[in-house]
Amino acid sequence: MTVLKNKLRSCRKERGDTQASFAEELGVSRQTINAIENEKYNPSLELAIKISRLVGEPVQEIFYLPKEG
Amino acid sequence: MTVLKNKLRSCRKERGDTQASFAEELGVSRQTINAIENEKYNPSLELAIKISRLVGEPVQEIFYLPKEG
DNA sequence: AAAAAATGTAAAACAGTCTTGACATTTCCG
DNA sequence: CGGAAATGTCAAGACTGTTTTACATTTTTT
Repeated sequence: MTVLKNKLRSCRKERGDTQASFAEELGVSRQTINAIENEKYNPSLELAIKISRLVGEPVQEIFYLPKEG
Repeated sequence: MTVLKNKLRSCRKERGDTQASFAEELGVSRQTINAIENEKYNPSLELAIKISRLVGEPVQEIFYLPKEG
């Protein structure tokens, strides 16, 4: 397993969301958003796609393998 | 949990791969590819991104929520 | 400086992802 | 037809993702 890099925190802040409000829009817990922002683990594919849709960026631009840019 | 729809089988066949050869290129087991093609469960985000990179299509075009096209 | 809001963190429980090994069925081709 | 290759499927086990509850720390606001 590899924990992916992500730019979730900046995507969320651009929306003016807190972790709690962002989590609520996605239907997940605040702790889940916190853990993903801090790269404790990867989201499920389903959650990643919901995040992508919410912030309007392709999945691969939000989450990427450490070796890639 | 929602099992996503996907067009993995056609993506794989376009490459002329068998489930076994496709799995090997991705570093996972043949059973994993079989289960995903048959929508038994979703791949991890990491695997979805590797698949996307291998077949050259964005994640969201390979895997999508049932309600979406 | 004090109160309130936001973020970090941890444990337990449960659901989901992936592996290996094994065997059955289907498809492809001499 | 007969054999080989490809696909389907199952079970057990290891590890990953998410929830809830609870509390500590940091940041923002008054």
